[in-house]
Amino acid sequence: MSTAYRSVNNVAPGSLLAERAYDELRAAILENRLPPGTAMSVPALADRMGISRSPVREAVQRLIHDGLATHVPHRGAEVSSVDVEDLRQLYVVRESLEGLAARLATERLDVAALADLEGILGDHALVLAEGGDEGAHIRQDMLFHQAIRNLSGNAHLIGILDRIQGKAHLGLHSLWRHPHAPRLALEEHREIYDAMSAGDPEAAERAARNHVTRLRVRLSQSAPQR
Amino acid sequence: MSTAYRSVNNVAPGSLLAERAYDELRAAILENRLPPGTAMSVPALADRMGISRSPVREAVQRLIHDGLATHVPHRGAEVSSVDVEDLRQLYVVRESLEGLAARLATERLDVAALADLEGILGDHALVLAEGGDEGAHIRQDMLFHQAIRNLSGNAHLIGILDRIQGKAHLGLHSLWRHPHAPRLALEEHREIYDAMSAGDPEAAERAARNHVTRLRVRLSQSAPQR
DNA sequence: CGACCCAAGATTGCATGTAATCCTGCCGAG
DNA sequence: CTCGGCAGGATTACATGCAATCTTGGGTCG
Repeated sequence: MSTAYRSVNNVAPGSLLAERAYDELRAAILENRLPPGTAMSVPALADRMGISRSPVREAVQRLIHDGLATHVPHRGAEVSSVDVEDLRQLYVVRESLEGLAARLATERLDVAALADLEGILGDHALVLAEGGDEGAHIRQDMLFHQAIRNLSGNAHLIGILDRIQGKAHLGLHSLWRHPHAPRLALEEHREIYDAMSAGDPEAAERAARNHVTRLRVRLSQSAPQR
Repeated sequence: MSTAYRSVNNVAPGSLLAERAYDELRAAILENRLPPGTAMSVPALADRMGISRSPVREAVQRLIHDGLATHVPHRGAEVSSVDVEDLRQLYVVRESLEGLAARLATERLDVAALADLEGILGDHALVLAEGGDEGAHIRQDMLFHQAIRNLSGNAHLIGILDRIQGKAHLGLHSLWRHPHAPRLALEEHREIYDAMSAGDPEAAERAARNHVTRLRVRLSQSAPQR
């Protein structure tokens, strides 16, 4: 298969096979289509995706960097398994940063932003009422936190929280089994929102921290006792 | 230059040209041998280092990920320029995380760890007394913070702070010009140490946060008014 | 029956080729 | 003198080749 098969000009500037491969794999992992432990051979993936190993290699390296994949020497990469202790530590960091994000966001909040948050909470309530599946709940949870950190106006914070949430996500699929988790999450999100809409940065920070703390506690409860 | 020049077996298992290239470039950037703005052409670097473009490309990508380099489309990568506002935001995040690290470290401190910290402070004092150059001061500062976060026992926190400190470092060379900075840093490190050795996690967290806050303030003062 | 060893297979890190794309300096037109 | 455009040069992202290394599934010897 020579490189010539790529015809004259069909490559959009933003094509970027590596990026596409990364997005595809990341989505597959986060949606649990590739459960933890799944082997990800670069040659095999390249073959399956019809591209060469270079972009796939790059994508896998990024996944490894994100903590979503693990490099096993001479056996290819595999989707990271979620270690309860690891996840707990992740939540400790997340607690600080979500609190920070909520505070910063509150300090620079405007009407439009508040409306957006309200919309997200509304959707979340809908999903909850309709009894959506677990994936839908987790997605709503993600959206809310994502919205807040994006309002923080701090690019570094956003980047770090993005990665943290990705990794945390991976754990939720296999660990988060608290029966009332979705309902509690929505309630706690409301608390954060209320503090934000009241324009109280300190309260928002506390609410966000408490939320993550409770997530962590529920996590430990539902997790095997190691 | 065929690949055959690489003789029978001289490649240590941890050779990893990409890693070596990364370390080399990172060190060069952090020591300001490659000042912000310096162009880093992958082909040129590969040539200069006598290796192929693949490992260099990988190294540069990692640097970009670390925020130490910036990708300029079709012009190669270049060493990141430090934007005052960017650095300020970085310090906002760092404030939370250094505080967290100090608290966690204090909670699991032992005698040996305390002794290590004391040693680092002693070295710092020596360097200060001998009037070392700026690079030496910055290095001492780094070592102290590095030691604390390594004592936190939280791998995620350590990784994040590592990257943050790298980026912050880059800024110090061109922005940190407060005349008493080295002396103040040592004093504030002592405050953190004292709180830690007193076994007071809350105080340690406060001290660490205050330290970073003051760093940030000094930064804004010494920085051009945008 | 268990330890050992070997051949087949797979993965890895690196080298290198290449088409497409973009930046630059330069030159002629207006 | 300024603007538009063109040739030359450089950079990218991707494809592919390849030797070294490690894993594995057997098969064999004690």
